[in-house]
Amino acid sequence: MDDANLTIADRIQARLETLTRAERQLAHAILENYPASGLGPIATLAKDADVSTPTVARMVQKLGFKGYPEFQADLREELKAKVSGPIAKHDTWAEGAPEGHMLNRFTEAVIQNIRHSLAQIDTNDFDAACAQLADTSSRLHIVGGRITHTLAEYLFLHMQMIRPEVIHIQSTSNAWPHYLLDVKEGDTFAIFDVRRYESNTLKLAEIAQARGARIILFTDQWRSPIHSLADICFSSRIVVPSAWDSAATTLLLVETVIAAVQDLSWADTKDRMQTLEDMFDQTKLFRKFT
Amino acid sequence: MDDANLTIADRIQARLETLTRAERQLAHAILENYPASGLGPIATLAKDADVSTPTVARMVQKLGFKGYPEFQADLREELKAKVSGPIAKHDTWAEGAPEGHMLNRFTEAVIQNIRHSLAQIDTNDFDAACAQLADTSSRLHIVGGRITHTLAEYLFLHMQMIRPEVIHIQSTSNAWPHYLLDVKEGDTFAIFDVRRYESNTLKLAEIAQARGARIILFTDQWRSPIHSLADICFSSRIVVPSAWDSAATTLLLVETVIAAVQDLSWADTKDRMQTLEDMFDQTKLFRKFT
DNA sequence: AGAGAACTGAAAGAATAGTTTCATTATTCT
DNA sequence: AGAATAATGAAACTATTCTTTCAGTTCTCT
Repeated sequence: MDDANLTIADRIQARLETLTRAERQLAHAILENYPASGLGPIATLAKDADVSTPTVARMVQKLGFKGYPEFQADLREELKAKVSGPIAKHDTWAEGAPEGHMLNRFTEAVIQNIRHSLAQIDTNDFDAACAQLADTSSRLHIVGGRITHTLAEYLFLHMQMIRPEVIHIQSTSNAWPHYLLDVKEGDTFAIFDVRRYESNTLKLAEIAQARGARIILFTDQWRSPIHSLADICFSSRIVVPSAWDSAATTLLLVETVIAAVQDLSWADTKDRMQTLEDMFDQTKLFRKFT
Repeated sequence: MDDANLTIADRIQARLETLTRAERQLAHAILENYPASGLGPIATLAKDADVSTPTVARMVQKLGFKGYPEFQADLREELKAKVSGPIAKHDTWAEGAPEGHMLNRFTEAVIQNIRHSLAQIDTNDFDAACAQLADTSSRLHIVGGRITHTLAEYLFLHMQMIRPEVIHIQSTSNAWPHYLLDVKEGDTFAIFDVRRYESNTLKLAEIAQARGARIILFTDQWRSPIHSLADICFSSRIVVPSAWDSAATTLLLVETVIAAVQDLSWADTKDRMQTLEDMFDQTKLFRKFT
């Protein structure tokens, strides 16, 4: 073979562009659990990828094999060579990129951040925060800063789908005092404040608390001064090999909160989602696409 | 099963003494190229071990499997678990939380998403994209959709600090055609489009390309239809145990791009940063804080 | 050494896996 | 918008793989 020293995974990668929809779906399934998935029967692989068996048969032929059995034989050869070789260690994330490449250094840092941040979370706090965010008997205000308003808005967009009475306040806007007029005892504030803590956000938090609001704070490892006002405080590590900080860990946390809150309120959310879908249909915002 | 956590190799080792001559011969052949040899057809394995196929069939039954296919299925499972590696072994992320807790399930999914997405990135593409984003000789337009405009804005906020001539367009706004008026040959578009691909965003991409712009696309594993218009396409896996998709992997990618671009343009960025700091001082936006 | 038991493999039979055809559906091009 | 083209999966078909039977062989024990 001319491409004998390329792994099958490489060959699939290389041709990924030229593949059709179902074939690409299949390609992903193969790479997902490579090489194990390709070593089972054709029907199992097809089912995993949610395509038909002929699609699998056709693709392996496209890849240059006479048939599925030959494809498997090659996979086994590859596995044999790999196992007898040096122990496969996953020290790079972007395969093919040098170890010192930004992709690998950055990803490694983020994974470490996630690990440390998650290890410090008190599950009870987490559950309590989610319960509070799911509680529709009071309003939910979401506040972000100069950079973090993007995270705030991300949370806002999802909470808005899940429940009513959600308000997004940008503390950097000079209109924020207006929003505080209607704050009632028992309202919830989800506040984002990370390094370069903003004076506006702190003032806002103080006023909100004075008016009887309960605060859930998303901050960094050094914790915004707001933490002393907060009921619940989540701190994420944000340091990466960059001139700026990483929001990835905080976003992970926010997404997890969204998923948990949505689990708690599924009964109510279901109808909202349906209504939303109907409205999307009417506005033709999205392409018809499976 | 009682011996569920033992590998098949262990089980064979343990029973090695009780096996007959032909079976022991077979056992050694299996262990010789473990697990590859066991994943082929029964006849191949028999031939390798120089025994008959019934011997193989009988031994796998002796080992407690219903038949050879079941034995293979177990081998594949073992391989799957092994390949997903030591990082996956970190079975809980939030210590103290039960394994099935949302925090652990969600984080696990995101880590897998990161792993798979990163493995697929072509380093050359990545470097090329960063070079293009750092090129100040043409303008940079950043476009996001209903949810992804938060990511777009995140990129925008940072690129704005790094270089001049950066514009944020929200494709969901009805003012987006206005932005296209001034697009020139050679301009760069960074476009975000993930599942529930938006028709507006596609149209915008088409027009931009027609006007000679080069497109860098951030999309999901199924790839927005825009990918056929894009110069460079980054696809992230976004599926998590939630009713919604995860933007965490895409954000990681965006942050890495930001870090790399900033490295490329540090000479110019330095001055911009200083000016920005001075302005911050004047507006007293931030608290004085070490 | 010889009878009995256990082991082994050839071959047939049963089951499962892989391939191909063809009608349907989606997509592209005019 | 409509015709042509490509892609896809259900189902029929073919090939291979696995299992079982059974007769020959080897080993063990008296």
